[in-house]
Amino acid sequence: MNSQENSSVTPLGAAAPLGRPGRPQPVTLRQVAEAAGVSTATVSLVVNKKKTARISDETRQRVRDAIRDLGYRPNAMAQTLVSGSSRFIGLVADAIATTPFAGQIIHGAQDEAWKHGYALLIANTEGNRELETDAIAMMLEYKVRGILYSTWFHRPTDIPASLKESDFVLVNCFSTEPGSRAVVPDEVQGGRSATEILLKHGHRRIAFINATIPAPAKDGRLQGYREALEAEGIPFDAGLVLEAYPDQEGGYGATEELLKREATAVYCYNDRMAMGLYDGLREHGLSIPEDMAVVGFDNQEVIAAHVRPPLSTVALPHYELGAAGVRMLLGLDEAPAADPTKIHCPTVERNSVRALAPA
Amino acid sequence: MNSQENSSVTPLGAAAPLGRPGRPQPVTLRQVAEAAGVSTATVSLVVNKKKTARISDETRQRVRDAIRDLGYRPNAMAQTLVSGSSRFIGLVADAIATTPFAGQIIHGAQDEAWKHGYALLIANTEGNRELETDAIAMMLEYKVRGILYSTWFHRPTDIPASLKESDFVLVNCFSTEPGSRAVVPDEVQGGRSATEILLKHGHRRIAFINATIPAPAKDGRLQGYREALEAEGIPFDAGLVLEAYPDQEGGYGATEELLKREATAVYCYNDRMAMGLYDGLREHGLSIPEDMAVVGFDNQEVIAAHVRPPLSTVALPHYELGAAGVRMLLGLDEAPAADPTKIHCPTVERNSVRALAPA
DNA sequence: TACAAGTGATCAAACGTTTTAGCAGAAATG
DNA sequence: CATTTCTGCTAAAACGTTTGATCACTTGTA
Repeated sequence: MNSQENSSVTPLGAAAPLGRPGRPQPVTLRQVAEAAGVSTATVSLVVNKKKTARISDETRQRVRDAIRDLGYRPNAMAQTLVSGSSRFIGLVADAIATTPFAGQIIHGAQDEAWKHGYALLIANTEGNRELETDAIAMMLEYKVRGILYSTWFHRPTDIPASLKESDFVLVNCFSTEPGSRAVVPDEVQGGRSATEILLKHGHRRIAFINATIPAPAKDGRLQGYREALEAEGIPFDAGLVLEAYPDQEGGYGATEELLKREATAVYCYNDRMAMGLYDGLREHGLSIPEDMAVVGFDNQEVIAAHVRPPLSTVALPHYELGAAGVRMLLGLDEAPAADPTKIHCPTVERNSVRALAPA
Repeated sequence: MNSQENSSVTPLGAAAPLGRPGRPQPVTLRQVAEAAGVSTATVSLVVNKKKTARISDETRQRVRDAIRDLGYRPNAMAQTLVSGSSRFIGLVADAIATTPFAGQIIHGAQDEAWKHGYALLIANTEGNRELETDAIAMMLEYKVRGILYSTWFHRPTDIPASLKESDFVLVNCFSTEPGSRAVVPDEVQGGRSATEILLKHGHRRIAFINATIPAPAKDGRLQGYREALEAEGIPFDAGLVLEAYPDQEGGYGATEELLKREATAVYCYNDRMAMGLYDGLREHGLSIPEDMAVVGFDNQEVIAAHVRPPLSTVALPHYELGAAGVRMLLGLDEAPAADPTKIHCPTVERNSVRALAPA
């Protein structure tokens, strides 16, 4: 009917396509080529801005117009198929958001991946081995560039067999298996930093409420505490180290014992314990930081920034862990010195520590 | 050399392949076919367990052996290319983990998607429109089955143009634009439930500390409060409704005003305010729940479950929002009645409310 | 014996790109 | 004028699957 000129009878109008109801079939390279009166090769060259290609400005413009008019979008699946490797990075996590922490790993990984033109494919396994295997299989089938295998708390792990079929980096966990790359928080430095906050305010009798449950964090944070004291020439006193379950109730319950130690300051294994300790100290009519200086660990925002007074603490670098994991996967960082690369835990000072009043 | 039988000269040993250093080129259908002495079509039929296909048990077994020996994995990109649509669902979020909340949306979406054989492709936009457009473009190029567009707090939004090129569902946000599907929390019911916790313990003079910043939550939670009172025949008293900035400091700061109202119970806009209020009440020597019953809203785990006493609250159903979003996207739920589908906010009772002592 | 029906497998096209080799014509060179 | 070089573009193979059509046999039936 309206066959004036060969203006490609818009293929969008063709009888109902097979796709999902109501959605037009996506526009392909071929359609663009026909509309512009060139070959698909030419369109591809224009789309990909190949500098080596010799295309006249006139043609280039015609192609661009056609692309715009038709609303063309490249089919990434086809591109991946020919190029052999996708622009995906997989992230498998054992707890995607049971904790606010894991979220930051995702966040950091996502940002960094995106920065390098990769998209994040995520799977949470909730600790279920079977789910984990399936998730990794899925990622392998989608030809991911590599896989980030992450845990929500810093711990040793073993490496699922299928993980080795791809490039991978362990995030927030590590393995003794040779040849595996890993990024973890620098617990020792963190413990040192936490203690140093107190030291630099003049405190000398500093208690440490450690966790009861074994973990790299437990050992590392203790070691950091010892190192910091040692650097100041303060002898380590095992009597100043308590242990409690690492949550609010644990911190609260440790109050009595802590007060017997006659410390002027306390460093808690984590912010949740500090929060519980706040309640315990308050019940004894003590105020923070006047009667007791307190530092935490983790920088768990909802807690640390908002208890009264706001808590000085050391942050777990989850965002950085995710980002560093991606960089390591892509081989962007120079080869790391230490085996599990250790990420710095920055100090976050608020108002729970004050200079020790002269005795 | 060891050419006993035609046991496929394992192609893995072939000269260094072009892939990433050290990684063997993936095994293809064709290689499996050659190893098993059949056509690729046959292998495909075996892999996909087509019931209509007629394959002898003997052949089937030979193929399976070859698959196992070679460690074959299907190339999902090729599958997608021929089938036209991928097994991806995209999730674009304005704050992936700035808050523990967004994490649960991801979590719910991930679980539900996985259940139906889909993988989640995520992108966070940090509220940046350009990033958002790029993220959506990426998802469209990967031919996602659909896109979940989510916000970290319940609010109206407008729909980016490119989003409409795909199926999509708004999660935790909504638009007045016709034809857009959305899932949001049922704020009104939540407000009603929160108030009912107090009512059923005999409280009659119940204050409400609302937020100062406008939001669907602000209006909805207030309306729920009114409805609950009304159902009990208690006249609404505007004097019992305070407003404060919705965080710990806001709750703390509202203490004085609250105490003037002589209420026996208070319902806070969110858990953070309740946490601040705890501090304020404590400073006045009041105890919870004896002197004042408190309920919050959000069920922010780190806070609600661990303040002293643990806080009764109403949960925001983030996990469910994510899951329901996926179901809606895939058309698994029967057509919803209301336009934005409202998700129930469940009550979580702890110890911050006690039966009112008879006067 | 002739034919239909059933069985087990293969052929080949298609999906939407990228990319190398090559072609036709124009311009430059001798 | 004959040759070379350059310019602008295209043809066609390849990537790894899926799938409808087809084929060569074998078995059953008349």
